[in-house]
Amino acid sequence: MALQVYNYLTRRKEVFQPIHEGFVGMYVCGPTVYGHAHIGHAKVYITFDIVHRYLEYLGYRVRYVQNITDVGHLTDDADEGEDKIAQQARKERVEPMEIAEFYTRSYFEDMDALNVLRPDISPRASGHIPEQIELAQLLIEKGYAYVSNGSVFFSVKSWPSYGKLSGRNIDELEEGARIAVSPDKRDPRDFAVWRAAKPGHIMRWKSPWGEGFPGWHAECSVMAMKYLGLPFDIHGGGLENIFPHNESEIAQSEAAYGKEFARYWILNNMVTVNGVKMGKSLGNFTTIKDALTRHNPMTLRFFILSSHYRSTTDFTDEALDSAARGYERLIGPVRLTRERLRRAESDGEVDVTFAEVIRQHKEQFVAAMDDDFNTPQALAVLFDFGREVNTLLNSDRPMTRATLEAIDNFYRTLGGNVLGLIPDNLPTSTEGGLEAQLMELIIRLRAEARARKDWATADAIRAELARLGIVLEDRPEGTTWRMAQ
RNA sequence: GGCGACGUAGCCAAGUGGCAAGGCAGGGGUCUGCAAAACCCCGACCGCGGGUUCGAAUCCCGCCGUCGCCUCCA
Repeated sequence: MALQVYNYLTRRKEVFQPIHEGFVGMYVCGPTVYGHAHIGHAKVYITFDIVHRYLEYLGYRVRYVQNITDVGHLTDDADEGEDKIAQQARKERVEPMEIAEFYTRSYFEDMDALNVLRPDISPRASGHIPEQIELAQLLIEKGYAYVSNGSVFFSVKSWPSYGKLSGRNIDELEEGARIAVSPDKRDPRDFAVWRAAKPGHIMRWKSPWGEGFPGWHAECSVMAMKYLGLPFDIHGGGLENIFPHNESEIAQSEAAYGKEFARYWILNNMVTVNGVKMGKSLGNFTTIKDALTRHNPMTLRFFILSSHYRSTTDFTDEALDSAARGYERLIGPVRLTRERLRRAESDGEVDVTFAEVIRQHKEQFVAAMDDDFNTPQALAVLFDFGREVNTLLNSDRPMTRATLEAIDNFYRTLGGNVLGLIPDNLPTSTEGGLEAQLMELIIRLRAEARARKDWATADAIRAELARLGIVLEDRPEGTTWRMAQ
């Protein structure tokens, strides 16, 4: 068994083989920080968080680089294109860098909430202007780019393999081109590596060709190379950027440095709303912050992971409600296990039969993840395992502490470390706090009522608590409580 | 027009040559003072039409439908 990943470069699943033994370099296209992140962003970054986490689970040392685009991303490719950050700054009447900073913080806030581990390096495009100028210079020297009116354009027809990632034929590109062609381009298919700044353009830097700013694709090329070297293992991002962004990244990098760029291209499919793509321009997006006012972060994460990353995910509140119930079911046995662990259980070895159940499910889980990060399948394994755990813990079989710990460890490792779905401390199992002490008191008083067979009082307490979102469960070994979803 | 993806039970969603996972919802049952939770049982022959094969949801051809990229978008 070995990890297989679907590589967009070859359009096939391939056995993952890192360039350097035991080490993986991964670059993922990060957000352009001019607005709050939406569910579409959640899908990409959760996807690559899973890649990141699973590679580490397999024992690789991963260096994960994800850029922050704070300059160079224009509203369109025509001459009138305004920088997205600058445009937002104008609207909010602040400095462009305040916009970038504000939304960068917002982005990390959202990712932290979704339990997405931070990348190891989050380089800013604006912090790598000299490198991007150097890229443009190299391309000019080698004859792959030309200067025109203060801008530097990559000449697509000078690079025969242009189109290899997105499966596009260069000769056919021209016909379908709808873009307003910049008069500075020699060929409409060429793209900007460096752009001359118009008089009103705020974000500008000095360059050999006059004042300007980098093209959108340039940052990824130079930052990937700077922090990961060439070639590196994995390049990730959203499928909608396969062309022209990713395609151009490869072309200019391989042309400038004369080396292969990235080995494996892993791209995730989109989030849709009523079947159509969730996107900024369509205005049909839900921000993560907004979704989190209605749903738990783990529900959102569970929802994203319950479809494969290469499939589209249709977002609706109903789907999230059903995900919330599914998530509750997923963590039910975890909660049960941890409650049992809090009580002293007998010493002794791990139950032999159940040790085998654990081993089998772990094997199935790994097989699912090895198959191109099949998280829906991995979740199914977790559900199957949960059924086994529920059956075991609800039976009269004597339970050793070691068995419970083995179960808990399974969940902590696969559900927690790998999927990031099962926190080490479930939010409702707070011990010692005032809330927990009060609940203990209420449960004790209710137990007394039940002992007297005063069902009216007992039921009233349960109903009132339910109104407050607290669920009581009377089990043979005592009453437990938790917050409803 | 070019390139590409998808179409599996009421809904969501794995499977990609050998008798169709899992979740949500629903029905029946066990347990429970009642509930909740849990456990057990119940549902699809895989868009349509052909073809290849001993055998296809899974491969090939055609059709229908939905969507994506080709222009900013994770």
